[in-house]
Amino acid sequence: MKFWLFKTEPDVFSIDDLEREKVSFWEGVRNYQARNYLRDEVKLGDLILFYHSSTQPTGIVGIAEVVGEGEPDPHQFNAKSPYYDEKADPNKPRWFGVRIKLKHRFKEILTLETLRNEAKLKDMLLLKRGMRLSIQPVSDREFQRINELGLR
DNA sequence: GCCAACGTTGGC
DNA sequence: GCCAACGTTGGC
Repeated sequence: MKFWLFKTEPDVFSIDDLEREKVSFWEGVRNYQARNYLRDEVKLGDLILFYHSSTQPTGIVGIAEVVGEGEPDPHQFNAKSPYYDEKADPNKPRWFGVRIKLKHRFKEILTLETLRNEAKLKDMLLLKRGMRLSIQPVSDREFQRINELGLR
């Protein structure tokens, strides 16, 4: 089993939305590195740190679980969608998403500041300068530590 | 709203 | 294939 961190702007899609929808399709990723993870590496049962970005404060708000592996993101073919990609070919889809569901919420947001102050997390990708990838791999140890912090 | 850092595009 | 120009991300 692998671990991931998914970033989302809560104004667009928040953990409240995730809780309400039961199962959600992770749509709209338009970056090739993130696409490769979604298409090839995110597998059933993998666990996800759910991260709220561009909000106050930013941080991890809970854990989600992968319930459906990579499939083409239908929005790429919809001219009315903000995620439309005119170069996407239905016979050779360019963008992919996965299905996820909420596993549990943290008692309170684990802020970016808290994460930065954790010695055990100093090598986390998220904390690296200039890191803006929206789908990031997370190590087993990092995940376990964050889950501990989130549940206490 | 600023702007550093990064990704993508397209002319050559 | 290089790289300048442009667009986006996302913390602050």
